[in-house]
Amino acid sequence: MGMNPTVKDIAAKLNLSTSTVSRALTDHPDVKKETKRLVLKLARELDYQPNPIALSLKKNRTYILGVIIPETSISFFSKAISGIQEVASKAGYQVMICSSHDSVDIERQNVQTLLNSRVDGLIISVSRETQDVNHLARILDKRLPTVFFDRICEELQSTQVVADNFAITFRATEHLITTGRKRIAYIAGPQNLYNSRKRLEGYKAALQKYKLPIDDDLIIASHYEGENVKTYTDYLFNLNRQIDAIFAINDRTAIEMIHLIKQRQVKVPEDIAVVGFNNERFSAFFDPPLSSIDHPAFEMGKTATELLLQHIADDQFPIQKKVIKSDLIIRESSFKS
Amino acid sequence: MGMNPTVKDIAAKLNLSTSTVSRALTDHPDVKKETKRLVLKLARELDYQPNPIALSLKKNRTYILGVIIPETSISFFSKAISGIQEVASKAGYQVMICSSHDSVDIERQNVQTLLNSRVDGLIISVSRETQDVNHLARILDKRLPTVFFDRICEELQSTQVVADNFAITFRATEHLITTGRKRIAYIAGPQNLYNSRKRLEGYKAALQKYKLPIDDDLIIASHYEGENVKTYTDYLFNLNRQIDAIFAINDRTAIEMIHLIKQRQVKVPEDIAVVGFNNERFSAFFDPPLSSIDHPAFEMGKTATELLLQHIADDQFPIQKKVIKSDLIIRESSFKS
DNA sequence: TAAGGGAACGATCCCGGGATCGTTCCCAGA
DNA sequence: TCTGGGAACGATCCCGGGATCGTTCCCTTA
Repeated sequence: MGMNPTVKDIAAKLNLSTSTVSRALTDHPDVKKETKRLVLKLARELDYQPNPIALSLKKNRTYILGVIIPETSISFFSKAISGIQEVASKAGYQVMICSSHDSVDIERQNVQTLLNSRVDGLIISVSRETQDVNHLARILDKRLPTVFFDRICEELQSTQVVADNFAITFRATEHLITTGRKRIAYIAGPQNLYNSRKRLEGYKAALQKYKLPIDDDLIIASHYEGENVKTYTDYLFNLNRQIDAIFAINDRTAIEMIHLIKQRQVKVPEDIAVVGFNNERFSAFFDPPLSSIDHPAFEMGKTATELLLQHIADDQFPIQKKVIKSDLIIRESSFKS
Repeated sequence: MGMNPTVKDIAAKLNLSTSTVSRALTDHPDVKKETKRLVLKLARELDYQPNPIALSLKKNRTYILGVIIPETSISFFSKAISGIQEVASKAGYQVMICSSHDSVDIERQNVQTLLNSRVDGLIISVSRETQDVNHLARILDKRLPTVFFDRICEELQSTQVVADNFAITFRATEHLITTGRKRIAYIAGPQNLYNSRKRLEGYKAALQKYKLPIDDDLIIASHYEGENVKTYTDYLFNLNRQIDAIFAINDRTAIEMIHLIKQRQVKVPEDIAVVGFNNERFSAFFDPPLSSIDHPAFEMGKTATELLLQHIADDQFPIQKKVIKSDLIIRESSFKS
């Protein structure tokens, strides 16, 4: 059978006590060299591996990090997961991932599940629905090391890793304005999300800097899914406001919009400039190549994990708020030289 | 502090023994109703949760499934992970994911890590480099329930979940042929992968059925990354073979190729029809909309997990080989009515 | 020669639960 | 009055390791 060998097995075969075997395996000085040799040899033969569960029970540490995100298959989060895993595995930690599917109820369950699993720390990006944060406050009450990233809760006193949402949206809007655009539609994300709020603020601030009016009709409170992209597009055209640019909350929306715009015989970027968000890999090959904001998903995952590990290693590690810089990538969809 | 309460804590506060508390919590008949009430009440107040590590140690089960895949951020695998997690969490299992980054060495480490973690079962999609399968055979030797999916090892006697690679590639090639294409280039994946082999066979079989020559010059043994897409494209054009169709191993390659083809003032689909693989969400909005094969990632993850759970529940559960049907989605990049 | 001391090992306990013993105590029946 | 039996609970052991005790020896030194 595939039973894993234990110190007891080794001890029995060598007529030793488990204590001696255990000491030999940890290279304790109280064991004769010859005995150590015998033990190590047999351990190798049996492919002995100490049972991590027994160690967890004893040390009250699992070497598992919990991760709660809205959806594993969203590209931003899957990249963040890569970053998390890279740092975690190098430090000898495993990662346990739960998706909330953007539901607070499931998020609550996830919290419970991971607390039960006795993870050593948590990395969280909250669901779109999350308003009440009691279940998250409970984690902090338990003093479980926790880092929020990307979709954070401003009201919680905890370490956070965010992108420079305001600055980058400001910059992208400024890019559109300085290349001659005046009526820039903005497809916003849900406004209960920190990210979406900051980004919208950046957009508005840029308009104000250049003394352009803020027209609420041009701001669409989208949801991330994009099922309604056609509705938004129709709405914007029916406004008859001579829109000359669109800033969309993500590349998928931007690309679907360009598709719909082209169907109306309107040209991108000549008539309407388009900027997306996330810089998906395919965006560079779109027609026209899509200008987009490179959201540093992998980097954020890495940073969040590094901070979490420091929290785990040191109780007194101070709460931090790290900002990871995004990058504006200008392609032909917004500017043709 | 955030210490988790134990039966011992409850027992102390109620002047009971841990045995009685334990029995009360598991609703054992040997406990007075009143005592049960007191215990359950206090357990609720303290937010008591049985320590899963202690249970794991005792029952020799972790309720964790291990997953080894090449890369979490590849869309196919991230969707598969969604499917795995959905089935697993419904059955009360957690999932532990390791990426091999398409390296055998890391894959070997992953196997070791997950075996050490004492997972209850494994779901594996092998790395691109995997030729020697000793590390995988070891798992089967240990009789650890294991399911391979998508990228399987034919030589291993184990349950497998695969797509109908041969059939769907045959069908897509047939689609190109029956719409008038005669010189169809094929961008293949690495031929040590089961998938890539089967797909290439499907392509060749379709050509044979319609008595078209199999021209090895038109078959490119690509790697998945796509950094060399430009090289491939240049190569195909320099062949001067009047290629009229391209079947690419994935949508990203297909889209980049279309981009490069259009730069040469060649029209898609009029001059060259293009079909991709994976049906990424953005592919429908590309210009022209990309024909692609819908690879059932989520479904495969689900099925693999269901089979794994059955293996875990029943030692004698017979080895199975399940085929999940793909779908050919015809859009304008391959056929314009 | 007896005491001291270190080398090398065994025995025990702990982590947190469940399972299986064993122990009270009370009450019914002979 | 003695016994049997069940109700209700406590004590112990186990899972697999590490840590801390305790125990042999044997050898050195006063």
